[in-house]
This record gives sequence, structure tokens and C-alpha cells, in this order.
Amino acid sequence: MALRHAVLAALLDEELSGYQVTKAFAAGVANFWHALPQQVYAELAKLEKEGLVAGREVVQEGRPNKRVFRVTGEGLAELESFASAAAKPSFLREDLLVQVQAADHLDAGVLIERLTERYAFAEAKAALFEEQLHRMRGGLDEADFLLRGASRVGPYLTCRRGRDFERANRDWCREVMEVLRARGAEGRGGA
Amino acid sequence: MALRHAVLAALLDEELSGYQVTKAFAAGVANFWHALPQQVYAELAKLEKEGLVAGREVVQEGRPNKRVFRVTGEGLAELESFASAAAKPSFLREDLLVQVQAADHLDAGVLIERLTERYAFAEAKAALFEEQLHRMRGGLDEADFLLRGASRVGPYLTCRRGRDFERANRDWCREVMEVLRARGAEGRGGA
DNA sequence: TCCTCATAGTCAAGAAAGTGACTAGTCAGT
DNA sequence: ACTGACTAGTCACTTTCTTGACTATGAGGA
Repeated sequence: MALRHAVLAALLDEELSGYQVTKAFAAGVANFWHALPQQVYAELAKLEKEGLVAGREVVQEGRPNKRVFRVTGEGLAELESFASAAAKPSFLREDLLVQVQAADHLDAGVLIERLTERYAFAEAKAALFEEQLHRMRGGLDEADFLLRGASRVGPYLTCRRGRDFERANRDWCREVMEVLRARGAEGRGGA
Repeated sequence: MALRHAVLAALLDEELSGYQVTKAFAAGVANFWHALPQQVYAELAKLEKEGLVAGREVVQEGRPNKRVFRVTGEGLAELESFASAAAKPSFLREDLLVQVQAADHLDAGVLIERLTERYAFAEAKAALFEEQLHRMRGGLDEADFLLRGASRVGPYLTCRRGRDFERANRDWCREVMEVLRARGAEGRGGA
């Protein structure tokens, strides 16, 4: 029951179509959630049936019509009740962690490949988030924006968490690679 | 197909029973994965049927007997092939992020409660990981342990990631709270 | 004696999430 | 005319995760 709230939260600031929500959640841009189109459409259908969002047909020229959704009063109430219940903390759950856990029994070269890929991915994603943050805060410096900025700070803060998360991933990958390389050199007759 | 590899990785360094694996994965201690007993037992049964782990009955006195498992050669091969395939990067997926995303539309007081809880949880968990790290590296300082330590560095490195993740969560919670409080004061007639 | 806790493990059912394939229209190139 | 990419949305299926209950045994405390 978390995707539904993520969808509601995404619709708070603007009316979006299912397709647009999907885009916002798509790999690379999602700062606070991730889901595939099928899940988003299914959830929107359920939310509409329950009256938490209201859909509206938008006729377009040159491309297919779409249905955009906005959050209703009931939807906002649902979000508030979600926020008043304790949030369950999530765990790190990443393939790469499992692979590094087994590092002492696996080939270091293969692992370093994985770490290199993840490093590049993290770097790229962090840069993307950084850009987004820059756009959001406009001309203002961060402290000013957060204290007195006119626009919504929620999305900014979650985006920051996303950026810092990927930076941490990147730094961890670098360090693990250093350790694996150093131990490899040591084992083959280094210092 | 990641739980199976997590279980294999957990069994690499010692023979464990399903119950012990569950404990290792239990909330609070799991540094690289999390799963409930039912999942662990089911996965172990499947792994044994496929010959990736081998079970052995251990008769105990004063408590129920147990079956402990060790990874077979085939199991290790499975892990190696898992490590040679690209790992899919995971996303942050946490209730609290959704709640903060909606922060501008919700009551700040309620959110601050959630953030306070998460802050305390993160702090406690980071401390736990820190203890574990200390135990693992024994007397050595970190650089020495990582380069020349006799014991396995995989678990140490994943534990470090867990600790840093929770520290980052803690710091983020603190900052979000500061922003919410500052904006609240501003709104009610501050500076 | 009864109660609770820790060890050790299992069954059944359901919600949530993920995968693959597919329709249908428009536009830009080649 | 054909190809590929983008917008917009849907169907069917499977895997994974979570919830709740349940069976045993033994140890320690009120």
C-alpha cells in the first residue's frame, strides 16, 4: 500500500496523465519512487474507483488524447492518514551488496566490473539529480530557497536524498574497488 | 531471484540453520538483506532440491534438533554466475520519502513526528553496525584490517555500507526537520 | 504450577511488484 | 514506403513479499 501514496504524492502539485506519472517514476528521474507503467495505470484506476483522484479527458491534436488526474479532498485525507501512521523503515536491498558480501569467495576481477558499472550509474544519476535541484531552486542559494522559496520544498528534499544516496553508492563502490585491488596486489606478492 | 543469492552468500562462511539465517536477516542486524523466516525456509528447501546447498541434521540436547546447511560447489558456481551478470541498481523506496514529497500539503507537526522516529531508528541501527564493525576488525585499525586482515572483508564492506546508509538517513531526517521548523516559524511571523 | 520466552520449523492465503507482449496514432528520417 | 521513436494505454501471467496462525521442546521466573 505504498505505490498508491506515491502516486497521490506525485499528483499533488500538478494534474498528470498515467503516462506522465510513469515518466516521472521512470528509471533515472525518480527521486522518491519507481514503478512500471502497468502498475501506475492499475493504481490510478483503483484510486479513481475509490474517489481519491478524479480523472478528466484532455483532447489533444497531433497525438492521442489522454486522461489527466488530480487528487481529491478524499485523496488528500488518505495521504494525511498515511503520514500519521508510522512509516516502516526500508532496508538496503541491492544485488551488488550480495555480490560484495561474497567477495572473498569470488573472482575479484568480475566484481570490479560490477562495481565499475554501478559507479558510473551512480555518478550519472547523481549528476541528473543535481541538475534537477539546480532547476528547482532557480537563482537562489540552497539555504534561502529552503527557508523562503515560494515553491514546494518537499520534492526538493526528496531529490536531495536521492542525490546523496547515489553519491554514497559511488563512494562506496570506489572504496570497495580500492580494497579489492590492494588485496589482490598484496596476495600476488606486493609489500 | 536475489533472495536465493543472499541466502547462499550468508552460508558461505559458516554452516547455519534456517533459523540462524533468519536471525542474521532479521530487522536490525541485516547488513545486506532482509527476509522473513518463511521465505528463508522456502528458499533453503528449493536450494537443497537443486543441489546448491547441502543440509545436515544436527542433534541437540536441551533444544530442538536443527538442520544446518552449507554451500556446495554448484552453489558457489551459481553465485559466480550471479556475480558475472549485471546487477540491477535498486532505488530508494521508503514510506518516509513519499511523506516528505507531500510535505507542502501535509501538517508539519505530524511529519516531524515521523522524522523523529526515523531519526532514532537510524541512529540506533548505525550504532549497531558500528559495534559489529568494531568486533569484525578486532584490534586492527580499519585500513590495516582491510588490507592485511585475515578474515573476510566482504561482510565488513557491506556492513560499512549499511552503517553509512543509516547515518545518511539520520542526517537527512535532521535537516528536513530543521527546514520544516524554520519555515513554520517564518510562516507564523518570524524574521 | 503456570506463564512467558527462545529455539526450530511449517502452512495457507493474499497483497504487491515485476515481466513480456500488445494496440494505436503521430512524427521525423531514409 | 518503410523504419524507428514518442505518446498513451492495456492484458495476462509470474514471482516475490507479507500476514497470520500453528506445532513442538525446553528453560527460567512468579
